[in-house]
Amino acid sequence: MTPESKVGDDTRSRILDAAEALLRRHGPDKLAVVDVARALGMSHANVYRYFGSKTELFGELVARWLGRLEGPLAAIAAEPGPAPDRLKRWALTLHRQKREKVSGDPEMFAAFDKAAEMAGPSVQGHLAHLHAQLTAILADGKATGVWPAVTEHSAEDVFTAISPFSHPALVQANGAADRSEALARVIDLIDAGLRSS
Amino acid sequence: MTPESKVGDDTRSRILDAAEALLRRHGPDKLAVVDVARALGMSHANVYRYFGSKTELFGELVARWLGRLEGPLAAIAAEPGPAPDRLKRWALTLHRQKREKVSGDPEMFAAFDKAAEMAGPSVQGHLAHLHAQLTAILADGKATGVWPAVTEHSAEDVFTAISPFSHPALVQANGAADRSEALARVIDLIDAGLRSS
DNA sequence: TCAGTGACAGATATTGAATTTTGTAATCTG
DNA sequence: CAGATTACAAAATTCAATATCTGTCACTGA
Repeated sequence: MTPESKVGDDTRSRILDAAEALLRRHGPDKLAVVDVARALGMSHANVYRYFGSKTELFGELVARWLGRLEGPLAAIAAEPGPAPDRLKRWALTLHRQKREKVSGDPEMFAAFDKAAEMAGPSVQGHLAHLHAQLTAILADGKATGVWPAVTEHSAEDVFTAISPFSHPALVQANGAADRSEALARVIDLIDAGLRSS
Repeated sequence: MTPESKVGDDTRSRILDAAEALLRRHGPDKLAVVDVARALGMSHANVYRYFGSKTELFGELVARWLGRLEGPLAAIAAEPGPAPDRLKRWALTLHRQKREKVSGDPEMFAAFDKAAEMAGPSVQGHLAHLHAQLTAILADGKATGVWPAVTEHSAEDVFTAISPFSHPALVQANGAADRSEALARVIDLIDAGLRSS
């Protein structure tokens, strides 16, 4: 695999970059593939050589953006140290990430929200990543014996219980308020529950 | 207080009844106070003698509907018996109520959802009621000694953790699917957490 | 004085025609 | 033949004219 494994990759990312610039400038509702093409001095038909549809282009944009958010979370999940600590830091970081993006990157967040509504594959991938990270933390806690109550459903259950702190609809509804303390308490409750044999 | 403590009460409820009928027929977006007035053969200006604004009328409609949902929950909260049992039944009933209404009473649910978005006082009242019921169950569990970990924040925390199963945005997103089993597991987790001294 | 009305201004929603955008196909070019 | 284009039909979006709705006020009749 050379850095340029595919030739068209270059054009592909140029298109994504241009689309992201326009998205940031005008918001998700005004993003037209004709405009993306115009910004690059190419015909819009050519964009369709690289992306099957506007939805696909849009989805990849969101996926790229979400990928950037996932880095810090993956790092925490992979760290050594006691699982309960990591769970709390992981959850708090997730909450903070989402909260920051609502106010700090509103166009992208709106795009993410829109993609989430139509349950696009980019968002599903994001959720799958988060789920996997959570599963790893919980499995570790089980293995070390701190959390005997961990089962195959625990990741799903924990994710559900903390979703009010990261789900776009609810994060936005709370005006991106900092609910870290409430989240910390919920995590403590869950932690205690998982410890019970 | 006689049954007819206020004279205008009669007209008030006639207006609410007519509004509810129209709401069920045409959905929340098509509900116009001119139409409500027309249905009753009165001028719309008269409706404004009984309700300060369309929002207020709308809010009372939602409040009335939500009140009907709260009965069964209040009953469970007030029952005798072990608090953990009641918590689970209460949470499952809440989930079932919301789920049923999504499919069985879609116009009203949409109205509720709309009111919830603008955080109207009717919805706040609903949440306050639920919160009070939950507080009562938790306090009972604390008093009897099953749940030593209950604190002043517990009601808020538990409500947050199970909100994914009753919040309109999330209930609808899940296509009103029955998530009772997941909810039961989350409740078990919380129960275990509250038991830890 | 109380339940109700008609008439009104400003905000909002509806509608349909014009425009733009999406997505496809046939074609061009190095 | 890979990368790009023009041309085009169908779908979606704008936009402005039009109509409807909200909320207020002065008023009526019992």
